Amino acid sequence: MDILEELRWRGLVADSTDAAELSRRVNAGPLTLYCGFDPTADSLHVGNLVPLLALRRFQMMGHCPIAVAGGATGMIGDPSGKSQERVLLTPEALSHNIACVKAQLARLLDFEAGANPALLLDNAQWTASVGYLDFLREVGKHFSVNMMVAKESVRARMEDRDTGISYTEFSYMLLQAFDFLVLNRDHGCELQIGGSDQWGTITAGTDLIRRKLGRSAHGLTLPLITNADGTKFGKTEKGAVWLDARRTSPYRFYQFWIHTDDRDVVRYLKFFTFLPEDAISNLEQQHLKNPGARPAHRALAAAVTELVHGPAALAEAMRASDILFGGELSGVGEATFQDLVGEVPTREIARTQLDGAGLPLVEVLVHAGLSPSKGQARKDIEAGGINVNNTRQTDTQRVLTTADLLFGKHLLLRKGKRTYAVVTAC
RNA sequence: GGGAGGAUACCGAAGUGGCCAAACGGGGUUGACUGUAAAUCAACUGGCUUACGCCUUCACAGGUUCGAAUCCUGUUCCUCCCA
Repeated sequence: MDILEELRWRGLVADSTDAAELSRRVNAGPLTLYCGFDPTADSLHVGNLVPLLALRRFQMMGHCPIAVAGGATGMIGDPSGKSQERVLLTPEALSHNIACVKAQLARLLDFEAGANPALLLDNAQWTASVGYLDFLREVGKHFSVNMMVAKESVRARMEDRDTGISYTEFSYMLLQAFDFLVLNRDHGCELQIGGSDQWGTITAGTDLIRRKLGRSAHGLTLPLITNADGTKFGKTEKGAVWLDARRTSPYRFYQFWIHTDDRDVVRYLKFFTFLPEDAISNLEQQHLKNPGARPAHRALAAAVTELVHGPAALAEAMRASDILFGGELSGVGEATFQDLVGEVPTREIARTQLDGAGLPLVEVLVHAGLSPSKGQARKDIEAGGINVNNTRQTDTQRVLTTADLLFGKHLLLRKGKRTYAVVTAC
């Protein structure tokens, strides 16, 4: 099975340039391919995982991946799939973001692979020094505005008269095409991959290469990941799910995958793990036989968490999850409980506040971040959604004292079925 | 430059002097049922308060009135039509 067949059975091919020709090329020997990642934030999120893992999949089949951090394109803003003109990042924010994103890219690709090590580049390297006039003469001349306007990413914005599109974002396509040209020329890069919203800019690149260098290059897009219920993939109530542990803890990350809709879980195993076809269909069978045990969910969560955060963090996330969702909490000892501290969102509180009269539960809930305000905390209690040490609280007047501390030290708070927080007295 | 219409809570959208913290729908939170799933049903969904109630909100600033999201004046922004 070649890489294209591999991607195809996983459902990871949205579109590609001449499929027969591309397939001939991948079978002819290792090829170099690239994918760009724009530093719009100081961390990648789960959505970025799809193209990033695709690079890795190519690498595993012997091809050479290049991850490009968009130091240059990030200064412009990609209009694809955006309905609003973007606010430009400050140069400081941008360089901070690039450094962080680079570190994340570096963790998920193999730079030591003997014959086909991955490469990490920043497109500012070859773009920053090019003068405006040179760029217009060398690159701009090869683009027809008529063709650019016809591309979906631009057209959508042109049709929306409220927002429109700035000349800056309009130029994005040229910059990305220029990237592909440079990579093709200097690194023999023959293929660009990206999300399906990148189709227009990718083909702009292959066109430019044909015109400038007289060679053919390839493009392949990956599908947009959709949730079965129609919501946006990778978003929770608390916002995006990030790869950075400081933004999304490994425990939360693991839980995110555990919560996958049944209807999505097999697709996501294909999208987000390296598990082979038979392992996935085996999990699918198990899942269909006994969905309540959620074997597929567990495998998905474990695989992705390990990939992103490593085996140690995965073990901790699983241990915390087992303690909280594994059944009776009453038998949990102090040492086990200690595993939860820091995994589950944890806040500290001065022990003296619990002495004597104690502290109203509503205030503790706000402090722990489970309720946004005391009024809401009260409503949460009235709705029966608040548990302290796994006991439902029904009294909005409830006051917590040192007597409520587990092991003389911790409070285990829960809102709803699965949102936990620990408050530690010190 | 002229004319018409519009701006309401997280989003969409009612409301045209008191019964408006503001209908309804979506979203969100919680509960029941379950499997940390989905679907369904129910409650809640500006802040403070045990509650009576109080406070802040209907683009912004003033005004009329016992009383304004609703009327008047000015300002900002948007849409449409004419030039």
